[in-house]
Amino acid sequence: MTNFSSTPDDPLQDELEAIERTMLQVGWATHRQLAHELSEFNLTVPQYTAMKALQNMGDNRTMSELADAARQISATMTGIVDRLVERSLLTRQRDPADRRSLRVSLTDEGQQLLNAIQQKKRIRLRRFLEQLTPAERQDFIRLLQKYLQTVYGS
Amino acid sequence: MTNFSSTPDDPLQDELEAIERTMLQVGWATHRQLAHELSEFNLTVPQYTAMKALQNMGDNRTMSELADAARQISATMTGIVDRLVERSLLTRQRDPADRRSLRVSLTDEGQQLLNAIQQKKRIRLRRFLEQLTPAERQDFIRLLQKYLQTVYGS
DNA sequence: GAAATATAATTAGCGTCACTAAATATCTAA
DNA sequence: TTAGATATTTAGTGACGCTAATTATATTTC
Repeated sequence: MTNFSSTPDDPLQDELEAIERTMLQVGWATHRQLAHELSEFNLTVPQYTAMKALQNMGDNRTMSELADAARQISATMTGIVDRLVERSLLTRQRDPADRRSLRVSLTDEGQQLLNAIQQKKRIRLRRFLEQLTPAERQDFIRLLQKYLQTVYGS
Repeated sequence: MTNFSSTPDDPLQDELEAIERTMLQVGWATHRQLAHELSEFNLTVPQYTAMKALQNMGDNRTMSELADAARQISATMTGIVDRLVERSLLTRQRDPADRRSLRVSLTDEGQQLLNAIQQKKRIRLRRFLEQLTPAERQDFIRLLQKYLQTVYGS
């Protein structure tokens, strides 16, 4: 039932369990903490994720592109963008070249909101980074990116 | 507006941005991927998180303890546990010693479901671990735990 | 170029979260 | 024993996140 130690035929067993448990906690804690911090700005996590995805990709993306980047299906993204457009954080307009598509962009107001949020989030993160050596910081970034790529292929 | 390099008075600037961006992606990707994997078992992420929290803490916890561990408020946990009890994955019964409290436990069926999910999730994670050296694996676990503790205090 | 097919996005409808405020039951202390 | 504290649930609201169906526009095929 419970595993008390590595089995001879699987030396990774303990590490697998440790990473699994820790990543679940990191993922969930990050999610909940982020939701809490964003509530001050009246933003939800999916809304923020969509805005950040747009920021990373650059403006003028179709709904499909945005949905893919934010790991959503279009139907869900419609509602998320609806609410952000309503608040003037995004714009959404027909693409003249293909009138089926809609092009989404961050407004200045949206950009400013992202900047304000970034400021706030940094304080906590800085405390963490300051505890690490420069080599550890580099390792951490590298390992996280490798994790992202290997485990989720992105 | 955008930062192109470290400013002299803030050597952590670039690393802050890299970790911030990567952790957001890791957190969100983990969340969405987990939701996807769990859908096969008809479980949601909050439901799974609650079950894992209970597994980590051990059985016979109060709703408040469970809510704290799963980073929820009681009102939300009520609904989550409702649905898990409905499916016989958890039990919830009055504490005779303090009849205000309810004690929650995993059923055998719940335990088995967690095991089945674990099996599935491991495949992907193993591929990642195999790419790392033993030292890197240890570092990664250690850094993640430090991150969790420093950034979210848990 | 008209009909059939494909693509982009939205709408409708349902279940689950996540929150706040209020209610209920039980316990503890003055 | 009554006043306050604690554990939990209920009610009500908004946002996801999904599937299936719909609308509008492009593209392909005969």
